[in-house]
Amino acid sequence: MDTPERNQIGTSISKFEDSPVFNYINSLSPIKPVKSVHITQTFNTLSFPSPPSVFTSPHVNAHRESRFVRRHNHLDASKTKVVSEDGNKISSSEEDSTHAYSNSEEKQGNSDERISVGDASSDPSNEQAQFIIELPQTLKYDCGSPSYDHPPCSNETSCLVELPGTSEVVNVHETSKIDSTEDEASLEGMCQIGPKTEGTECDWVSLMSDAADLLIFNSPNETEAFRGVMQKSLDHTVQFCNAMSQLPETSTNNGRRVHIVNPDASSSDHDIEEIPYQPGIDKETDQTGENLANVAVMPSNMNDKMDNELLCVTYRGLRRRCLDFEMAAARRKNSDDGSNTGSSTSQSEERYAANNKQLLPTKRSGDSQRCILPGIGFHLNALATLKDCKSVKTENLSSGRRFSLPSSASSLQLSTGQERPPLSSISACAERGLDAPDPNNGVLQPAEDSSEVSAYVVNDDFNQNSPKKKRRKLEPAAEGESCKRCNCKKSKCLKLYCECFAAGVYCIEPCSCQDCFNKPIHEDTVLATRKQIESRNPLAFAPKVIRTSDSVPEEDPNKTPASARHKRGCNCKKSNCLKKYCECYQGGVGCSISCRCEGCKNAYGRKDGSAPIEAEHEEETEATEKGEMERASQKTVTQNEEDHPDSALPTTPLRLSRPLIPLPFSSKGKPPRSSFITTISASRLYGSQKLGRPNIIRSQSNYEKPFQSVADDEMPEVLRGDGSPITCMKTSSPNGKRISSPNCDIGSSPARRSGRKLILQSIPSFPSLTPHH
DNA sequence: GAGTTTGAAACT
DNA sequence: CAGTTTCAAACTC
Repeated sequence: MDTPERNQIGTSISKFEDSPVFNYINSLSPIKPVKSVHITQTFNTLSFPSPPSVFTSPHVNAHRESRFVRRHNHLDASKTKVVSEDGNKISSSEEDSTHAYSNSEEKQGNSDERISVGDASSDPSNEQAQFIIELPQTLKYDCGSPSYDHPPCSNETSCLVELPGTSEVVNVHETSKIDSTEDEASLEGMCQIGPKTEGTECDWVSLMSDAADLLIFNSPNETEAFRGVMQKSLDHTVQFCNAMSQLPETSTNNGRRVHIVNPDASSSDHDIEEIPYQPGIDKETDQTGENLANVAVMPSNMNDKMDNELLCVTYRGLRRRCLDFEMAAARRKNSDDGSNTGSSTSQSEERYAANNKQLLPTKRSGDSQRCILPGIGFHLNALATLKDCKSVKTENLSSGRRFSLPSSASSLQLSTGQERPPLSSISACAERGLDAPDPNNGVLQPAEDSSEVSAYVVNDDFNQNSPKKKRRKLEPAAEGESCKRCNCKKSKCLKLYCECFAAGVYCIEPCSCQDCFNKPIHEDTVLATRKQIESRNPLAFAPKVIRTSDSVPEEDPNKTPASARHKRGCNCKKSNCLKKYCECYQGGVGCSISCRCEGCKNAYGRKDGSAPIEAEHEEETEATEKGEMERASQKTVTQNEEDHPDSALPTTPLRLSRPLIPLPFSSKGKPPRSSFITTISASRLYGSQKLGRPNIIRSQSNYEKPFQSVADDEMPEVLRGDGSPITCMKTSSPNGKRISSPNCDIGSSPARRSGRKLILQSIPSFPSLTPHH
């Protein structure tokens, strides 16, 4: 779009735009105007819950379209029109991949501009490959994008193509359908669904992400390879699903994988929930491969209960809910940033109002604000989620507020890099936010970044689709676990005491709060309060549990402590860190040096570093003593860590979102140190895989996984600079022209290149990429 | 469901 | 920065 985003994207985009190829393409695609429309709608959709799918964010839509379009383009010229601009890119490599690309249009325009990407291009046509790459990214984003409303399809093809009745979907739909029919093969390839998926249903999310990846491959060879990989991944996913099914939570042990959705797609309400990471599962996944992309697990029961609830298992247990928040933030940001936002935001707000809980609306005013909003809640949520995680599954199913975004998938990847949080923890809060009646609300603003958008979109879509879900959720949630509900009586839900507020979500019906100001109606108040709190402590809304570098998955309880830690550490004196009073325990992480707890017996890891569970008995007393001892000695260390921790700490969503804007770190505050060890890789992954803004993704991932450390500002910046996914997203934005952000896609920006490479590296699981190379 | 315990958040 | 108060979740009965 013309939006600032582009500007951000950088010259590269402009180059592309300027490039004759672009012009040519644009001229070719009649769709553009439509896109613009979509875009606006999309934003709206973000803000508006009602016609979720329809309003998918422009970006998303575009992306979707692009995907579908691509095919269409290839397949049908007319259809391609629909895709239009995007369509240019559209030529999806995947499918027909090569064939499609063969399409004159794309090739024509694109080829010229394309920069050889290193990727997978085993293919002779580097140009195409590049091109493809871009597309895929866009697609990915798209997938993640709101456009994603698409209800999960029972059928692979359907998944891709069919969307819920929503109007937005419609566009995609048509195109997609066409594609699907025509390009089923391609779709299959994307989904890999094919035969493999037992359920036949594929995880749309995974599919999306995968598809995106697939798209990347222009060459047939790549495509095939990719498919192979995908299949493998599917297998893994299946295993994963099985594991998931085993999980008690998933009552549905049937666990069928996948997909999302409910056929009821008509209901449009699809809530995707992320399944909290579970150790057992993790192991499998780990073993199998990191690659396990996102899998949505639908318990059969769940299906019955919920129309559309999905459990999206993100790659590494990343939580999508977080993402949602992020997305919401992103949305907000977008709204703020984007011209689009204006209407959308208002709409979104309205939604919020309508919905009980929503993500807190970020102020649109500044980027900073935007940034802020997003990040904040997550962390807390994460913690909360941990608590609720188990419940979450069910809840999610029911409520469906949460959405797993494709983007999230990307995030997942990122997370994967980081590793799953030991605990399944998914931020319940985030969920909540999602759960909140109007997921859409959360979305508020159109995301500037396509990635964000996508995420939002997804949420939105789901949300939008699922006002019902929300309600549903609420119900289930109400059951107990549901996402957090607060019971504030004196704080007016404007303090961190309030879980909802802390999580960055509005209070909703299930809440038993009194005199609650944490509602859309009081948005201003909420925002102001947040600012105040942040001014006091920039990390106030940051995730409490940070995943340190490579924490080993839950598998090693011992390791756990190291892997994930509570940012500030607990201060337990009587609970011995064995109850939820302890934030560390609650977060499923071991206590660390930074903890000032007494008699630490944290099952996840003692402050001492002693083995978690077992040793505890012995040392209880010791622990206390040692604890003190350690304290003294450690304090020094702790402080250091604390300071550092931030670095290690997952960047708050804010950061992520805000990177541009320097947060005002309160004197106290530790300036957020953004960078985390793992971060980089994650960001890379993220960026590489999915256009979605790395930031968001990260944040999501982080959120999803409380444990994960998120790369903060640095990563995003890097990405940005390089053509961070975000930029890409932006480029992809509504205009669609940008879809392939030149920067992103094209090797022109090292970042992109790196991005892909990163992806490959980071995500071992995606074999597809590597093979080609 | 009411009451108690607990520790974070907020305040001084 | 430390101490105290406030608060709401977690927990118990």
